[in-house]
Amino acid sequence: METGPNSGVGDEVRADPARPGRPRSERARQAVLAATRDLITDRGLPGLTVDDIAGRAGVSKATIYRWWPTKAAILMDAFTDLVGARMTFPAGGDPLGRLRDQLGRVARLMNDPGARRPFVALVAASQHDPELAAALRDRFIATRRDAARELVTEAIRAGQLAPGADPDAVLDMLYGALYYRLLISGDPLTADYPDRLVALLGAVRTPS
Amino acid sequence: METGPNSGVGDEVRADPARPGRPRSERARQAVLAATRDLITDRGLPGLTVDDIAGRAGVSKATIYRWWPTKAAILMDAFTDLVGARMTFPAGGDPLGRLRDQLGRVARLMNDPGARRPFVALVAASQHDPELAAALRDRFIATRRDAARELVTEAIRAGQLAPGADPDAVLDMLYGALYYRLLISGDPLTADYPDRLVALLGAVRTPS
Amino acid sequence: METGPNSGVGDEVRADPARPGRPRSERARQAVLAATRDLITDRGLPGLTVDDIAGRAGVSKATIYRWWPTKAAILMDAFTDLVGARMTFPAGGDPLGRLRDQLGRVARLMNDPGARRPFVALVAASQHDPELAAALRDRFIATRRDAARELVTEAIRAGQLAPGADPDAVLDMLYGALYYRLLISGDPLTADYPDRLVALLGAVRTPS
Amino acid sequence: METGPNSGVGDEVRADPARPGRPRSERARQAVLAATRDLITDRGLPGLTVDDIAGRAGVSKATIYRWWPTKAAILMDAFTDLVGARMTFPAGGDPLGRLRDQLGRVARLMNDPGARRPFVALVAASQHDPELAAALRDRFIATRRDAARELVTEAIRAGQLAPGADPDAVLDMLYGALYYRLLISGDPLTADYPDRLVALLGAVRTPS
DNA sequence: TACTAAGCGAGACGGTACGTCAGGTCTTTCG
DNA sequence: CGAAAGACCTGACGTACCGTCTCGCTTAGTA
Repeated sequence: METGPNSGVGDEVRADPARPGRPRSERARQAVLAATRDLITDRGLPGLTVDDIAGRAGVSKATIYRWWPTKAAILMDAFTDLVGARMTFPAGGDPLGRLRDQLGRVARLMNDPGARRPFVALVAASQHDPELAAALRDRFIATRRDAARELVTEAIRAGQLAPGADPDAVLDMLYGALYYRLLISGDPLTADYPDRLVALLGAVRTPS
Repeated sequence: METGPNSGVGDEVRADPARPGRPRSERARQAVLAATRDLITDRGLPGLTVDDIAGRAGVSKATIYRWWPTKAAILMDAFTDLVGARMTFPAGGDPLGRLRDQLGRVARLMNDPGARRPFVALVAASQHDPELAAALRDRFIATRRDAARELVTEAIRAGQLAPGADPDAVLDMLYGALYYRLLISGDPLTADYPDRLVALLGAVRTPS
Repeated sequence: METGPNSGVGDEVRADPARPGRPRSERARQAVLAATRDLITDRGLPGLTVDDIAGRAGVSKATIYRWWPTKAAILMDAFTDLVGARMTFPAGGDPLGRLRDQLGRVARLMNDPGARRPFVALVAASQHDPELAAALRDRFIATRRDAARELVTEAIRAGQLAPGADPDAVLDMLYGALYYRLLISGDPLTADYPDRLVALLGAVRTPS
Repeated sequence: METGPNSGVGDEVRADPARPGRPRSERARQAVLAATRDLITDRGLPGLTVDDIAGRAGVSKATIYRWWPTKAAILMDAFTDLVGARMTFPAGGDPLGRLRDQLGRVARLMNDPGARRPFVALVAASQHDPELAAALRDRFIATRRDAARELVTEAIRAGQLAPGADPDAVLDMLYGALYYRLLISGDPLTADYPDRLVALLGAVRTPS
């Protein structure tokens, strides 16, 4: 998904070499992202209009369309900006414990309305927008998933999980359960829910 | 969700008592649902227009709006009509085997484009449409889920699953894994995938 | 210029055979034309916006664009509606007198702000819009011009104008003088101005 | 109309004493006027964009707006630059002959696309731009018109025109005929057309 | 040799109007 | 009285130009 030159987190495309012309307004960029976060509701992407974003941000529609190709791209950036920092991976402890911590972070994210609303909107929109789906995977899911797979492998090696377990299937089940509650059942993601999931899996033993 | 008088599967609301006036055209109803199934694509609900449905069905928009309140309701009916029959619950065998069979049916449904496209569109749309979300749960998910919970309980009783397991968490993980692949990762739902999931869980034993 | 089905004066395209569907709203049509006449100013066509017309007429833009392809077409219809009636050709009298009367009518039209403003706007716009130019000629100028040419020919036959005079050049000069004051010099078109023009030409005699 | 400091023909505002700062770029000025002449088409002023002028001239929009307040002012300068020289008034001969020569020059101007296009665009734009209208009269029409009025007066004195003729009405008719063909009828301005106009008027005699 | 002043190209900015599109509602006529 | 046809209002869309604004660079006169 093309989300604009400066859309990423740490990639300042034209920080350096003093290109000619008026530089991009960081103020405008931030105002657009903030307005988007303010305006996203449970109505999702369709309930968000570019005109409203422009109006609240004090920015012209032309400026928005200059830097973001679609509403979804704006929301993607707004979400990434918001979430990026707080989703660093947990450090110490045994593999399964760290995996549980990571699940807990994701669950807390899904519980915070400020994050849940844009996230759900993005997941919903990505169902009919392949570019957005790819961007969501690349910029939010993939890295965490890769790290988590590493933890599962370690856990297997450490005997915390059954030796023959398929790490991807394990992760599908753990994260899938969270997404299932978020998107399908609407059941609450209580604080102990990640623990219960991991406990269920951690108990796996190949029958002797 | 209000999906119109005749929205259900077998409920002909005014079959009988010869009310005055021209009766509702069953032909029109079928044409609308067929057109909807034909026109739904990976572009989802936003890629489906009522005008197009009306045009392809040879039906006027007014007729559509007389019987369905929204596009989503039409698609809901179209999907229910399509799926209802083939999702009867499997009968014989041990509890875990029957659960695996049921997972397999859901996975096959998710693999068939004719069913996957409307289903994904409905799930996506239900993220910002509480009525649709409720309708989807009531008419597609809940009954199957209840039956599945019964199977899990039986499996625990039968010693196929750990005694302390939380049936809801178990189901969240199993179905969640399917939904995760369908909606998030896009990884294929191979024929053996349900087996692998159940195997992973079936191996659960409380550590002695 | 395509100015919409019912754009002409007396051509009711679909008055007759009871076509299916909701009939075109005559109320909307009149409201658009009236709003256009109200909103046209000395700022010309660029000073007139379709949004404003829609707003004042209580009509949607979509409806406007359904029936008129451009702003100019709307104004053309508004002008034709307004002017059509009052520009019937004068009847009795000698040829030169009737020509003078006709010039007088045109001059009065050019003096009436309600007519002058749309007319000047149309002439200006027609300079960079060939379709509009053709429509203006066909629907406002041509018929009158043909009748006037007939009068000049009669006047020549009657000895009121020089035998060798080129009728087209004569008309170019008479009408051209009016347009010159309207468009170029801005000098007033006084009531006696047409008389003075005709007098000047009526005095033409080939030198004996 | 305010057409910028150096917009006129002979008024070099800052010819004088070496003001501080970088002097205005004559290259830029010429490039803008040339680009404007190149880009003006039968689409008129609305078909000409400042961005395009800037692009083709290799000049920034800011520079353009520093020296010209509007598109029309640019075109006005471009036209004046182009036409100024070749429209000097004819010298020798009898008054009516010189008037005919002058009409011929104007007609040739109106036939040359390079001049006609900007001229028509200016006349059209001046219909809803009073400043432009005034500038057009002052800088292109007035002087010629004054000289022509002098010729008509001479012609009357010399017996080439009727003694009682109103010079202004005569000029309105002669020039009006040219403008009528240019702006309204679109009929060609043939080489002999001015002759025919003058002949028609030159034949005027008060009936004995 | 600096320093100051203004013009310059590049290009982003806020704003306004454009013409289009889909959603729902309505008003006809026909069956 | 249901249904097809199709016109209607609403509101958001994405685009195009406008005229303004920052940049950093260039080109002169002045110190």
